[in-house]
Amino acid sequence: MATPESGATLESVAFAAGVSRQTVSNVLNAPERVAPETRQRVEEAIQALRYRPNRSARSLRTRMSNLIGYCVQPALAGNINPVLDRFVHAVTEYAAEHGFHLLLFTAPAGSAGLDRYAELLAQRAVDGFLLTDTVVGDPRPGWLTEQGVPFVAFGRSWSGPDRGRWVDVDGAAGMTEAVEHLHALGHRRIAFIGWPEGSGVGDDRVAGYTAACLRLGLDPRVVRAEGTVDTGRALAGALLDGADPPTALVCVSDLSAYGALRALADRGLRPGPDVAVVGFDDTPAARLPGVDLTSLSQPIEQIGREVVQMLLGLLGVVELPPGPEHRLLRPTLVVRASSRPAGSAPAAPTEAR
Amino acid sequence: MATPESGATLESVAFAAGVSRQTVSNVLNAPERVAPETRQRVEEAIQALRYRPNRSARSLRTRMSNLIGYCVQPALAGNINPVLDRFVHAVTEYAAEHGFHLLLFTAPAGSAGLDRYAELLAQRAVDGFLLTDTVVGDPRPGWLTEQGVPFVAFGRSWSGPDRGRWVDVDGAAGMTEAVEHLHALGHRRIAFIGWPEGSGVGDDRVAGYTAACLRLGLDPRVVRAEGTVDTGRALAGALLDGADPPTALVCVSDLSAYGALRALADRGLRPGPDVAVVGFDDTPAARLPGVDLTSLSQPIEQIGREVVQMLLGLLGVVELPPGPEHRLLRPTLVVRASSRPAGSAPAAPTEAR
DNA sequence: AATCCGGATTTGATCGTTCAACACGTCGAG
DNA sequence: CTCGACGTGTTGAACGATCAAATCCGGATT
Repeated sequence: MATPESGATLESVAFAAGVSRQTVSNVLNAPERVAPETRQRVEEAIQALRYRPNRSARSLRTRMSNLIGYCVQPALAGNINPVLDRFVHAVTEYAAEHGFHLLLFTAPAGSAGLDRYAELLAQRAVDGFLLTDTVVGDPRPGWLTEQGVPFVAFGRSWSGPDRGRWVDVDGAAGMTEAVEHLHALGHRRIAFIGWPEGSGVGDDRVAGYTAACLRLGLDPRVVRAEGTVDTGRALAGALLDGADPPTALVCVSDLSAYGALRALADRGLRPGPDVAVVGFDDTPAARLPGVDLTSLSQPIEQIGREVVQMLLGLLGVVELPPGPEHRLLRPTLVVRASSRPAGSAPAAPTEAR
Repeated sequence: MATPESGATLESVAFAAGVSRQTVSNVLNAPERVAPETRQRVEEAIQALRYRPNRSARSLRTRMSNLIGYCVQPALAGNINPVLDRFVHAVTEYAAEHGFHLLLFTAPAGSAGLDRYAELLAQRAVDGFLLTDTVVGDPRPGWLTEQGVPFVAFGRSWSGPDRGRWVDVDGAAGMTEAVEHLHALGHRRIAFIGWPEGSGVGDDRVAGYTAACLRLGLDPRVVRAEGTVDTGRALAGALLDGADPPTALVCVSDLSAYGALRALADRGLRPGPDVAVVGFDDTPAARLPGVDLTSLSQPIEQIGREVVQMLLGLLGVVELPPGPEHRLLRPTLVVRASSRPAGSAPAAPTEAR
């Protein structure tokens, strides 16, 4: 059996079904306009010839490529990659349900990268963009809005006028939950290991921490440095060695938290029973035995769905969800040994891998 | 200043330059056919109008979409993700140099997923495919070859006739290097923690270990289980508690190695000085302080380049590299504390992040 | 009986590009 | 002097789909 003519066209299907081009086209795009009987005949011909509309031809005519541009960042050395990985998968899946696909490209950070976006638009290669890793002073939301280009961001626009639609994780709420969790366990001296001021994400998270402390009558105590394991280790070490050492450490990211865990180990302290540690992102390493880090997990799949829905709404493919232009989703706290008192839940139920 | 007419076409450029469509087209696709003077005039018009050829129209005519299909797997819970992340980035970058882009899609594993590939082909949405995570009995290479579809795999075809082109990491060579490294450090009882027989990747790696042992006059000793942290911990524990315990453990993956590290910690043994541990993949967690795992790092960027080059060669876009149909690249051993004797290189030079 | 209506289907034009063939002038060889 | 080759540039036709308007036809209206 030969490959069933890899080149079926509207015309060939039409001929096989004894109708005209347009009728076949209607069967696919506006079935209600075709009489049931003819429709069936056409559908059989489509099956028989394994016909699928040619995407280039359709795009040329309709001026829609059914492709969504997505910029893959120069991998930040194992930072938030796992999160983005799941995000991309979720987005790809939801987009496919509506006949859309992701088109990947790379671009330098900042306004130097805007040409790449412009290039794809000029070529009409994409219908819109999905942004991730929006940062303070990110030129993309403003520029895309000016150009009238449909886009949705995973991550709010952190500065300037709040432009375009976005979905984001409520880091502040997550950190508040972390503090409340620790407070409920009896901790009263809870410190925060953060990033330098000026990063939108970091400032949001520290704000949640501070607010929770104030509400619970605790003294907020924030130290900051670049978010590497080594700095986390140093900051935590300084806190633990200083006067009035904290009994719990809330960290702006898992990476900082790994550093904090290391600082505990350096001093013979047990994470959990002696000093509690909480991270953010729930990276794969967090669940490793021997690490067992309590962390805030982002609802990535849901974000993926919402982002796709918004973008397809802007493109007129689905009905634009009536809600607000922005969506803030709460992360969920995954409690592991690093924030459990001694003896509680000794052998955690085996987590999936 | 308004948006410079977002809709420049060949025709409008031709009018501006006082030539015909085809001449403009030639300036772009076959400049040598155009007289230098006219060429310059046309190029100026192109600049002025910010003209970029419409991709759909070009695709329709040339029957090339300039898109490469790439299937994103349902994230395997933090397994080899970081590796694939870097791979995708590298591929995207190299492909872009030739005007190609990656188109993402999802598909169920096994032959159930072949429809998704077929669908994209029927729509002429992609010119070829890039495969990753090829497994034993993978139907894709055979099917694509039968259909005459251009593709290149990252990962050899592990069973059946060896079809199509691929680039892969020489796991056996890597494991051999690991054994030699440990042997040079004085280790004589080196055990291997592997996966169950039947996985191509796992069998390849154990083969390299076994060969090296035999060549060095060591007794190969292989234990196997599913490659999770917990099983790694259990297997390593059994070895360490058994008769004639090994002084070094070579692990089929970082995940198993993390389990092995945990088993050492359970028994108060120090990784490195007491028992050496080596993993595979150099996952981000390997470099965390407190983990510091010696591991084999895959040359992902190079694989990305080679894979793209081969595929574009098959598509006739670049000259097909004259070499063999397959390329095996050696991983490099990254030595960290888990395989260093006591006191050597006390404070490792700060690794990047 | 002539008219109108509306659902079902068809026809021509078009999206923007490249391919194939052809027109034009010049130049060198026979 | 004629012919063919060559360098340069043009024109018509296609690629395969959708849009917009035209056509067809049976049945209800007047």
